[in-house]
Formats: sequence, structure tokens, C-alpha cells
Amino acid sequence: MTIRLYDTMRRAKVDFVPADPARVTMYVCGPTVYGRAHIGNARPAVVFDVLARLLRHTYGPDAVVYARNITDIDDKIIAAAAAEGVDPKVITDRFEAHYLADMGALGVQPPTLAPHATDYVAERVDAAGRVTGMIPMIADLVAKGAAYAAQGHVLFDVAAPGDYGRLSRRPLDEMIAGARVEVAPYKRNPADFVLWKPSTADQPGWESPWGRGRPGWHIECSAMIAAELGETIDIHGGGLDLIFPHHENELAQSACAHGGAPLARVWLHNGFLSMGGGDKMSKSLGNVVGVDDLLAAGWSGDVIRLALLSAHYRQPLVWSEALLEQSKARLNRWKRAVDDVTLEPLDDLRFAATLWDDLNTPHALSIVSELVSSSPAAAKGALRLLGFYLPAHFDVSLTEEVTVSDQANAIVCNPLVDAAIAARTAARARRDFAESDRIRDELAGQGIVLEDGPGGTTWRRG
RNA sequence: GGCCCGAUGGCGGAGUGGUGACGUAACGGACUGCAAAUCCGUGCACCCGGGUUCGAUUCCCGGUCGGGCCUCCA
Repeated sequence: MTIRLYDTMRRAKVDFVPADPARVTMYVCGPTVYGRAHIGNARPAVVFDVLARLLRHTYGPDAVVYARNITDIDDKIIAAAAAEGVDPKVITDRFEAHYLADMGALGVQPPTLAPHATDYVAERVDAAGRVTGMIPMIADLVAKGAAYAAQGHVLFDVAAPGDYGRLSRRPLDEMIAGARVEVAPYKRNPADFVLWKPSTADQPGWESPWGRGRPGWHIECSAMIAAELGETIDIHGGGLDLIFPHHENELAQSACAHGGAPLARVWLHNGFLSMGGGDKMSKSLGNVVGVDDLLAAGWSGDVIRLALLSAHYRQPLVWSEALLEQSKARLNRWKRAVDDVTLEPLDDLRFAATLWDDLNTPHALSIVSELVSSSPAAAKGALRLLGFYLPAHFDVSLTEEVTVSDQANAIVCNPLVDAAIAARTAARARRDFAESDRIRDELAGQGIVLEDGPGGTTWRRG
């Protein structure tokens, strides 16, 4: 058995064969930190988090290097900083912290590496004497004839790679014919894109052979990948919308800089999340759902995680309240069945096999449902592999004292609830059901659901 | 206009050339003071038209509808 993944480049499921099983490399395009993450942004974070967990499960916990960048130099950041009258770093620090907190609430583990674009603009020399960084990379591309300077800009010449458009399957001549953007007069080819652009005095900038300026978007990822992971990585991931132009451009730059070496062995792209009614989520439609909004509305991080994993990562996903409710019901059922059992190593072959088959999380989840009845301990192992049952999920401080013990089980204690239950049990013993029901309703009002079982009354959060 | 996806039961969502996953919702039953939870049971889906086949929801062609990208975007 090998892991099979759908490679966008080949448009087919392929056997995943890392160059070095002891160092599996994956890079996913991370956020541009100028605003809160919405639920659509969370999908790739969660999907590739599951993939990273699966790779670690398969190749070993220390054999996977997963990098997810932070884009902290960008015109939208500059605009946001100007609007607030603060330094851009204030903006980027703030929203990076928000991003990490929001994703953490969804059970997303921090990646192995989180390179910041601004750290890779200037030349870097690593321990092996290798020179990396965006400016040296751009200079190299110019020297090789794949890029040219014009009016303070440096542009990549899309004719240079010879096969530009291969990933997105857009022939270059059609792109030229269909160009809708206004073409800057200094471009040799309408599809040429910016590697470097000049900064005004009040904009962030770096000194370069082409004057003071800042990098274009696409070069960031290429430079960070080269610096941290190497010329060819095993997996490059991101949202479907990044195929063109972002990944197409990354690919072209890196290949030209590295003597034609492919940037990635496998390209993975997650499908889009929509808000139903045919509307994509966008600020102009006013239908953006922030991860923080969902959490504030009382949806727990693992319910949101389950909702995101309920469809295959390449399929479109329509986000809705009904999906959240269904996810919550399903997760409650699982938790009740699994909370008290001891975690066991997962040995269900179907479970691993379906994840190995292009990360089929909906099917994996259906196996969890079956396991919950037949083998709760195995179900627990499966849920853990999928990233559920993390300490971050047990931030349940709803009322008073809540203690969390045993990371895997999250035993919740609350003296006040226990006292209320004791009072209700006494009322039931004297058949005072009016009082009994009053106590139950009161607790329900606080989100605490009582269940009378053979061994007494237990409670859980509704 | 170009390129690319998808169409499965009330809803979500896998999968398969031949005895219709899984979940959620609904309903019936057991249990229960009543609930909740749990267990048992019920409902019998694969867009349309051709084709290939002994047999197609599954493969091929056409159509219809829906979605995405081509511009910052996960």
C-alpha cells in the first residue's frame, strides 16, 4: 500500500513517492496577515493538517517537514497599516496571532516551519554556504535571462520556461489573447508578472540592485521553499484558486532558477467553500463567516473541524448551519461513546487505506461511526489521527471551576453542577418531579444536559 | 469566449459494472416518572437522452442544470 494523491499537474491520482522517506517535505501557502481568517481560509489549514498528521503517522513523527508561510509584506497590509496609522508590523503581528489562535481552536497543529516573507527578502547564507533569498533569486533570474528590469520593476519573462501554463493548462498564446488586465507598457509579454516593484518613501522597502522596493507576491514562496526545503519538494498545496496565477508563477520562477528542476512532485489543491445560494464568500456580498465568529457563536472548534472534513477536500463544500448542527450531533455521539475508553493504537486497515486513497476523510469518518459501536478504543485512535480530541478542544470554561485532566479524556469537574444534580436526585427520590424538572431545566439553560443512566445521573455540555 | 469540476435518498456524503455505505433528520418499538442517552426497526436515492454490455447509478457520446478559475483571493 502506498499513499495515493491527486496531482493537479497530471490531473490524476498518483502514487506518492517522496524523494527521501526520512525527510518528507510539504509546503502550503499560508495567510496574508491583514484580517481575520474566515471559514474558507480554514479549509486548507485543516485539510493539510490532516495530511501532515497522516504523513507523520506513515513516515514517522520526525520525518515530515511541513512549512506554511506567513505573508507579511503585501499591499493590503500596507493599506491596512496606513488606515490605522500604525507600522505594518503592528498589523501583521496582530493578525498572525489571531490566525494561530483561530486555527489552534480548530485543532490545527502549528506547522514544522512558519517562514515569514520579510525574513527572506534580503540575501541569506546558510550554514552550508548556500545563498538564498528573494533578491539573490531575482538577480539570478535576470542573469539567466528569465527576468528583466524595467522602470524600477523586475518582471519575469513567461516565455523563458518554455512550458509556462502547464499546471493550469493554459496555453501562453491564449493567455495573451484573453488578457483582460491593463497591460503595463514596459512588459514584453502581457502575461509577464512582477518579481520586484519600487516602494515610495512611506512604503516598506529593501535596497536592491533595482532600487528601493519590495517583492511581488509569487517570488516569496519560491524563495522560502528554496531556502527551507530545497529545490524540489514532495508536496505543494493550497486552494484551488491558487493554481493560476500563483502556483503557475512559482513553478516557472523556481524551475528557471534551478536549471529546470520541478518545484514539486505533487500539487494538491483543495476545493472551495461556498455559502449556498450560489454565492461565494466575499466581503462585498457581506457573507463572510469568520472562524472567530463561529467560535463566539458557541460552535466548538472540533464541530467546525468535523464540518470541514465531512466533504472530500477536492469537492466543493456548501457551508450552512445545518451542516454544523449535523456535525455537532455526530460528534456528541462519538464523544459519549469514546470519552471513557482507553486509547488504543489504531489497527483498522480500512481506516488507513481510505486516508491513503487521496485523503478520503468522509469515508474515514464513516468508518469512525462504525467503530464507535464495535470498538470505541479504535474509534478514539482514529479520531486522534484526524486531529480531534486535542487539549485545545476542551476550552469549555462555561461557568465556574472547570478542570481538565488527562489530555486524551478531558474529564470535566464542576462542583456546582454536582450539587445541583444531588439536589435533583433527592427530589426524584421523594417523587417531587416538579422540582426535579425545574433543576434540569435550569441547568439546560446553562447548556448542561443531564442524562439518567443505570449508574446515576451524568451531565455533558449540550 | 477559453480552461476545469460536479449532478446519489428530506439533508450531508462515500462508493461500485451485477445482492443500494455511513451519518443526520423523521417515524415506530424497548427502556424511562418524563426527558436525554442507548438499543432494535421503518423509509428503499444514483439529472435527462442515446450507446457499449447478459447486466450501468458506475464506462462512452450528447444534452440540461450547477459550481470554479481566467483579476487580489483558501
